[in-house]
Amino acid sequence: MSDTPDQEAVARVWSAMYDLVLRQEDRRKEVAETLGVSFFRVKALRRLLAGPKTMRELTADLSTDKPYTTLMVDDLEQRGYVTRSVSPDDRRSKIVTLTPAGTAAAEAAERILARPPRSMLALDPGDLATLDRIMTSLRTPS
Amino acid sequence: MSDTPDQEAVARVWSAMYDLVLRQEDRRKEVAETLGVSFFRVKALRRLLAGPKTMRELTADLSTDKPYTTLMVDDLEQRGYVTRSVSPDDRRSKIVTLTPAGTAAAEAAERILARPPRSMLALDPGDLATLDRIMTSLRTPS
DNA sequence: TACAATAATTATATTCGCATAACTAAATAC
DNA sequence: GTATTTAGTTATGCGAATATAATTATTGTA
Repeated sequence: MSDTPDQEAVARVWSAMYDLVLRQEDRRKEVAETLGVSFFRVKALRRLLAGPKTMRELTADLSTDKPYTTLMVDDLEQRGYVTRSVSPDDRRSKIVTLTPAGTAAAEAAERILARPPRSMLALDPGDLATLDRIMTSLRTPS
Repeated sequence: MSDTPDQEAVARVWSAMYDLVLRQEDRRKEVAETLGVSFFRVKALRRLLAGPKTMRELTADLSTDKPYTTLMVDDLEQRGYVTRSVSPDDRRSKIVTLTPAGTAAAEAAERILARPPRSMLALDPGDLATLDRIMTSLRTPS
C-alpha cells in the first residue's frame, strides 16, 4: 500500500540526482586544472582540511595503498602543500600536515566543488526548505 | 526578500547531494569489476545504448581524443561488445554498434547504477513525490 | 583537376593510479 | 632479549587515459 514506495519515482529521482552531480555539474576537471594537480591529490588535500593525518590514515581514507601514498605525499610536499613530521607518540609514524599554501589550495577546491547548480539557486524558497529537509534525511541512512 | 535564496540551505542541499552520489553510493568500481572493463569503457557502452555512433561522435560524447577512441573501440571489439562498420553516407566514417553481448553488458551496468540508495526507498510517499517534482525541475536548468 | 578539409588510424611518449615484493626502523609480544 | 608486528619507503611493472604528430582514405571545393 502506502508503505510500498513508488519504484518508478525512486528510480527517476535517483537518476536525476546522479545525472545532476555527475553529468551536468561535474567539476572534477575544473578543480584539477585550477589547482594544477590530479583530482586524486585534490581529494587528499581536502581530507587533510579536517586535520593532520598519518600516512596510514591517509592511505585508508583514500582507499589506496601505502606505496602510492608515499609517492603522492612526496609530490605534494615538493609542491609545498604538505609537510611530513615524525609522530611524537610513535616514531614509526609520520604525520602529514597542510601548509598554508596547501590549506589555501584545498579551500579553493572546496569553493569550486561547493558551487551549487544555477537551477538550485532559482528554486522556490518553500521547495528549497523541503529539499533541505529531505536531503538531510537521505544523507544519514535511517 | 523571498526571491533571495537561502545560500546556506542551497549549499547544504548541494553538498548532501554530492555526498550521496559520490561518497555514499559510488558504484563505479562495482560496475567496472562486474563487467571486467574500465569504467570509462562502461561509459562508452552506455552511451551506445542510445544507438550507434560514429567514432567522431563517440569521441565527443566521452570528451576524449580520436586516437584513444580507436584504441578503446579496438578493445571493445575484441571483447565482442561492439562492431565497426563503414558508414554508407560517408565512407571515411565508421559506425560503432553494440552487439547483443554489448547491449547486455551496458544494461547490466545501467541496472547497477540505477539501484537507488536504501534511504531513498524508505522515503515517505509524500516526500518522494515532492522530491520527484523538484528533481525534475532541477535536471532541466530553468 | 588540384587542393583543402575531414574521419580514422598508427606510432610514440607521458602521467596517473594500482599492485606486489623487498627493505628499514620502531614498537610490541612472548 | 629475541621474535613478531607495524609504519613507512624503495623499486619495479602494468594498465588506463591523455596528448601530439604523422599517415591514409575519402569528401568537398576552388
